[in-house]
Amino acid sequence: MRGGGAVRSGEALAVSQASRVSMQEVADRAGVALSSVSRVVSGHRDVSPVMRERVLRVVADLGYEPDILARSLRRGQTMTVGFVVGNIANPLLAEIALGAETRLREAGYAMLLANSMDDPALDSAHIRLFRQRRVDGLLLSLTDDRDPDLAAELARANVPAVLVDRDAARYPGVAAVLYDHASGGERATEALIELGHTHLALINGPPASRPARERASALRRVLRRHPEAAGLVRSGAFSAQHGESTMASLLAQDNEAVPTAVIAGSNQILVGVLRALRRANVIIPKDLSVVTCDDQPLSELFDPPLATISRQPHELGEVSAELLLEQLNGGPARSVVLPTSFRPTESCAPPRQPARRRRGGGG
Amino acid sequence: MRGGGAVRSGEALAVSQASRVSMQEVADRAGVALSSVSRVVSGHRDVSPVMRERVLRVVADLGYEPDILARSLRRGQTMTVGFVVGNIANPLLAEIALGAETRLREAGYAMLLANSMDDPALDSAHIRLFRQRRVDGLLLSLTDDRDPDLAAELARANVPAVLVDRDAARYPGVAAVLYDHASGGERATEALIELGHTHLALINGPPASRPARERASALRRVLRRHPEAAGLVRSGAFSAQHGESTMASLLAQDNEAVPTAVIAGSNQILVGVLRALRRANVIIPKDLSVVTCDDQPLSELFDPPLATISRQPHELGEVSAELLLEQLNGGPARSVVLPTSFRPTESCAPPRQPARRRRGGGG
DNA sequence: ACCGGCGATGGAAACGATCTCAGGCAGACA
DNA sequence: TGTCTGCCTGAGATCGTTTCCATCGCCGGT
Repeated sequence: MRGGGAVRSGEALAVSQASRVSMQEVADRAGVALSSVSRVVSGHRDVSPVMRERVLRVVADLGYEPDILARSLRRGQTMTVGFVVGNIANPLLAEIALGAETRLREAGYAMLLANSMDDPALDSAHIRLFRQRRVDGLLLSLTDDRDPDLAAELARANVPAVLVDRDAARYPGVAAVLYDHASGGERATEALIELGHTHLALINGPPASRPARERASALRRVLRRHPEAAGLVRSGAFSAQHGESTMASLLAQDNEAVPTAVIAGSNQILVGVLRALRRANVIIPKDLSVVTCDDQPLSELFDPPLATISRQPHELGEVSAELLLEQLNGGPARSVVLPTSFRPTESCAPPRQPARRRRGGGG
Repeated sequence: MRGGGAVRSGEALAVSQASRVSMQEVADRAGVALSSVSRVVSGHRDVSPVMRERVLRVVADLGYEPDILARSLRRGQTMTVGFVVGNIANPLLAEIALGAETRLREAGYAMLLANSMDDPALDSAHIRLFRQRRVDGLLLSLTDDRDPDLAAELARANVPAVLVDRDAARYPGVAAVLYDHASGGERATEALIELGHTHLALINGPPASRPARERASALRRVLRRHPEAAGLVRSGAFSAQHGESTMASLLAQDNEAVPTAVIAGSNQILVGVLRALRRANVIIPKDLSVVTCDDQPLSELFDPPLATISRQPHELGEVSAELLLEQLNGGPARSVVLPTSFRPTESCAPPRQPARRRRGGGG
């Protein structure tokens, strides 16, 4: 019975029979020592041309492939990097992951991916697991960059790490790639004030996240320079729900307190904000000016296109990988700051008058 | 000099000194055999309570952690799964990856991620690399599910694999999770025809991709039942550029040939389509009815909200992982089909008259 | 002709775990 | 009290590499 099936292609035979061929088998078949095969395969040291060819022929014949696991154990490096990410379904993080993975692969590294679902405990757990898997380095987009447990886990890992748009202050010797959220945020705030807005609102992410912190302080800094304007910051999750409920509550205030311009701290938040606006029949930019933060190619598709505090996530990923590679090659933990910019559009306009809708057609 | 720095926390001392402690050291320190430590740590067999406690105490003292690499080498399984994905920046794939990673992690597996950038050669390369890394299983969202090289690579890998929304016909013994794109596609097509549309267009992805193939045949099937209507399919990349140029060329036709309803084969394509429409001052749904395919939470934010042929990518990811786990646990390669649905909105309306714009304010 | 040096090769010890196998010791039963 | 059974424990082989070390042959120098 066994082996009775029709064999479609001849060459596949040898391969499909042997489930896995080891270096020893290659050595035996070639009549050389195991160590010589290793030297040829890993191209490490002086090997005579005749030996090289002899071994390579058998390698090809048997379809030998090195076992990276065994190699890693012996060499003490796995050529693997762990990426801990809040939620890969976040388009921004996905783009970062893409940039990083691409660069790491070029350098011969593979990337382990773990989602921590915005749970700091999972962040720590993943770092621990990655450590046990002996990753050579870590890329971390942490939920809370001030978590002390995490600092301990990270220190124990004792491998190079790069924080991705997270504050590295608590993690000595750890590199970071940071966006200069302040510059984009300040420019956006100033643009709105120049348009005449005096009631600004920032519907923000959680203070545990650096981007949220930076944007909030940028807003406050600008407002301090402009006593004629006032602004408020509403912190919460990077979620549509936070955006929606916060926007709704802002609209439900006394007329003169309703902001005339709002900055959404992420695309997720934006989604909620837009939902609330639609329900309340608020028209952009007639009734409210809107700025969003994540630069998705989608923002230009709205009508009007949305003004955006933008960044290049793909570049962020690449730079993160680059910094990690530098450390993996023995370099120091260098940090980098990438710029953000403000792209104004017709979604921002001068305020017409203190809002006076909110009992419109909606629910 | 060395060690002269202030030590912040006492307990961190022991840990940070020893870069890595092995099972042998635990055994020595506990005065027991290496194999006994192994039994305790892996909780494998009968160990006396006194032995257990003695070992665990030393484990805690030294901060011992098992080396998964060595364990994998010995056990012959790495508890690692490789996920080959076209482009993780595609929100649909990211959501799938999230679902899969979550489920796999629950089962103790880690996930290696590789982007093949819509290049079949990279698909093969990644499978080969994953094989050398001895992954226990593969999740594959292939660029071209009809690539023969790939079938060979896959056969050599000799591990369970699950195709993610890709045709498994060429890969004997490989499981697949498939969307029933036909049902959603047919329902959408029928809905448009019922509204009175007779000129339909499907701006589609590449025929190498199963979803694109399925939707095209669904459209054709429905048209065959409705001789009064005609439709055309334009294949191309899943890209905004394809969507934009194709939509523009459709609009540039003779008036009576311009479709009155268009289905975008992906969100990327939709982006291009909307760009072209805006440039040509085409109003949805007055001038053109639009349906899109990927179910992003964003579609509801357009004005009007876009009708969608929708699916649950998170569920797809979970199910893919589940099927892979079944095989990893010795089960058969089972395949599953998930439903798709059509969600109509005001972006679809009866056609007013053969299009008569196209010299509007645009470019 | 002898010896030092060098390049290529083979043998064997790691890397850090798992797991089989054999032996020791205690309890039970006759 | 002797023997058998059965649970624990320890020793050692093993997974597939890399890499150190010793060896061997060859060449040039004197």
